[in-house]
Formats: sequence, structure tokens, C-alpha cells
Amino acid sequence: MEQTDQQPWVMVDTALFTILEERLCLLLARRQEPPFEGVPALPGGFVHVEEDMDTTMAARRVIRGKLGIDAPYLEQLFTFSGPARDPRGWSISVAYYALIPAALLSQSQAVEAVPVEALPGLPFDHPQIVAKAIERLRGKATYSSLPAFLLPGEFTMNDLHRIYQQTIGTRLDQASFRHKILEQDIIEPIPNRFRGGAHRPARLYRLTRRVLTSFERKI
Amino acid sequence: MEQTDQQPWVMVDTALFTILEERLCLLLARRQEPPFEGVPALPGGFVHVEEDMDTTMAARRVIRGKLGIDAPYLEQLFTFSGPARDPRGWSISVAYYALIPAALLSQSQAVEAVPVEALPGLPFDHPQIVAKAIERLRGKATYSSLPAFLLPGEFTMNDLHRIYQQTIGTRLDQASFRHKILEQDIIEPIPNRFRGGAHRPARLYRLTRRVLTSFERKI
DNA sequence: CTAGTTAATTGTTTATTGCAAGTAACATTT
DNA sequence: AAATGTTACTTGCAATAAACAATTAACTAG
Repeated sequence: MEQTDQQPWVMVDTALFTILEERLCLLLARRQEPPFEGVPALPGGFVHVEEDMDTTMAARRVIRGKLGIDAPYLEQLFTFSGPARDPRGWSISVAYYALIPAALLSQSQAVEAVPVEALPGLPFDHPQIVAKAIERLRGKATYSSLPAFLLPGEFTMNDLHRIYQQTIGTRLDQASFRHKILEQDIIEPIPNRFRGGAHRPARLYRLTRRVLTSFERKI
Repeated sequence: MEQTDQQPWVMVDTALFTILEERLCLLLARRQEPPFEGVPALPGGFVHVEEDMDTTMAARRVIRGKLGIDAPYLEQLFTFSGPARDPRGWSISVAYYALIPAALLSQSQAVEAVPVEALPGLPFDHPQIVAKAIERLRGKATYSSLPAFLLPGEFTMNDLHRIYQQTIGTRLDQASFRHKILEQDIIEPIPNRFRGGAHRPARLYRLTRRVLTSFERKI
């Protein structure tokens, strides 16, 4: 399998976000083979010819291979190409970003979570990919249900409030947030489900069917 | 140059928007070669290995080849791939969309403008590309300076108002529109420049340096 | 039964927005 | 030169939504 001048390698790279200890983190995997063997990088792999429609199938396969799970939210980000981005030669990388609830990550994983403000130097053009992924995530977070996909299936209003603030990076008024979210038909209360401590129990919510199915359609 | 199983053809396809007779139109070119020779389709072409960074260079080359001009606004849209999208075999298409002021189009062009509500059947997966391009354009139009790129360098407030309405597809209040646009530092009045008829002359505006340079950076 | 803690709501003020009417600045007509 | 028509632009007001601050609700633990 030799590379011609006219046809590049095609790969996917994935920027996987999660929230750990109240901070937005990126999941990095140490590279198993050269180039940059042993260096933490965005999980990626080659696209197979049979992976139809768009390259989402390939991204799913990569994520399943690294984490053993499916990402609740996965979206194509941008396509990078050129002769210089990979030392092996002309390549095209279709970049994806995904949101992974921390609850889905098991401990002994082949990935490590790094806060986005404290990323190590990354190989290839991965710094560009990460920058674009964060920009997109922040941009969409403000007006969409996106950050909710960083939470497990059941969550309280305050969980959601915190997650939005962490992804956007600014403080949001509590009362206004509640009101706006409930207006938008993004989440619904789960009947008779509460989470309690030594205080008033918090009502549990879930994403509405509308949000879940509208996301499915995009895949 | 034979296609291997592992490396697809890489092409760009461009969805070129313009406003003609108060309607949002798409520019289509009749295909010069098989497959689908003679059929109107999105202008496209193969990506060359030396076209670095991302595939924007290839998209520029295609647009320059068809229209003889550079698009004032050009943005990567989505990447489509798979063995079935092109009858010639496995291919990847990086789709772009661009905004072209009608004033830049000369008459005897190799393209025809078709209103987006009256598109003919398009070959390949071009209908998907167009659908996604319109969705993105509409989505961004509401909160950005994007529709202004459909106008020439100088325009009146009412020109801008009409263009926004045409791209979004709904009516916008005149007073609120003026107010909001001026708040946002998107446009600025050109000193002492007016356009008159048999009535009060309209002040001419241009995009601010801030908007123009922030777009340049994205390229 | 009181204190402590987090959840959720309620008012009050302050910007935004939507709508309607009015004023401004011309050219053209009388 | 005054009246008229036409498009540009502004103003005022009512309705809505957002930001802020404080209050009430529902529990547990001592």
C-alpha cells in the first residue's frame, strides 16, 4: 500500500470533552506507534472505505476502541489537510468533537483527562483542532442543549447550571437560567424522582425526547 | 493513477450564494465531463497535494476558475465521504459555502443563478450539501455580520435590512434592526457619502475593520 | 425543635424588543 | 416658491425578558 501523489491518507481525530472536578477536560491517549510514539495526543485512526455517508462511523469506532463506550454527543468539527500536518506525507484529517459524561468513564482507561487550561504540547496539528473544538463548544453552549450531554441521564437543575457555567466559562444568574432552560423544552422533570442530602431534595430532570431525537437525526 | 482501496479521491464542492431580484440564489455550473456531463451541479474540483493548511486554497481555486473572482466570504461547511456518493468510487468531498455580491457577477458566466426554493434535481450528494449550507447560512445570519457579505463594499441601512430578511426568510422590525446592528459595531457610516433619489438621501455604510480582519483571521 | 444546608421561588429594577406614529430630506410638480 | 410624493430615519410607548437580591421550602443532624 504505497501513497500516490494524488490520494492522501484519510484519518479521523477526536476531541473528547468531559467535566472532572468542576473543570472542562480533554481526554488524551498516549500514541501506540510512531510518529510521536508514547506522546499524549487526540485519539484517532484511519477511515475505512466501507464507512459510508459521512465519517461519523469512523469516529464512533475510534471512540469505542479507546473508551469502550458510545459518545452521547458527537459532531463533525472541521477537516484539516495538507502535506505538512503529518510527517508521513499528505493526509486529511476529519476532526470530531464529542461530549462524554464523567460517569461513563471507567477508571483503568487508556486515556487521561487534562483540564483544557493546562494542556501539554500536542503533536501534529492537534493544538489547532483543540482550539477550534473549544471555540465551537463555547459558541454552541450558550444557546443550545449541548452541555447537558456532559451529564448522566438524570441530573438536577443545579448540576445543569454548573455544567453550563463551566463550559461557557462565565457566571449565569440562577433564577434566569432555570427560567430560560424550562422555557426551551430541553429538559423535563422525572416524576417523583429527587436527590436528597441534609437539605431540601433536588428534583431530577432528563433531556426531553425532542432533544434526543433531534440529535439522532443529525447522525 | 489508479485508485487503491485505502485512499480515496479528494475533492471540494462549493455552494455559492448570491441575492438576485430580492431572492436568495445558488450558482450552478453545467458539468463539463462525465459523470453527469451537462447537468447543473455545484462547482467543484480535485484537491491538489500542495494546497496546504486546510482545503480553503482548493475552494478558492475552484471559485476563481468558475467566476473569475474571489469570494468575499468563504467558509468550510462539512466533509462528506463514502463509497457511494460518487459512481467513480470511494471519494471524500470537503464542502464549502461562499457569499457572492451580485454586483461582482459578470453576465456571460459559466454559471446560472437559481433561487433556492426552485432548485433542480442535483447529482451526487449535492442536495445534502445544499441543505446543510442553507441551514448554516440561516443559522448564522441571525446573530452575525454574515449577510453583509452579500452586498458590495458600500450599502445603505435599508439594503442591509432587506438582505438580512431575505437570507433569514422572515420580516424584521426596521427600528430594532437599525438599533441592533449599530450596537454591534459591524458597520460604520462612510463620512459624507450618501445615495439619493427623489427623496431623502440614504447614508452609505461599510463593514468595520474589525469585522473584515476577524474574517481574514479565520482563513 | 433549632440550626444548617441546599433547592426553588418571588419581587423589583433595568434593559430589549415590537409596534406605530412622527419628523427629515430630498426631487418633482404646480 | 409652495405643495406633494417618496424614502430615510427617529421617537415614544407598551410589552417582554434579564439581572439582581432577597425570601421561602424541604429536608437532616444534633
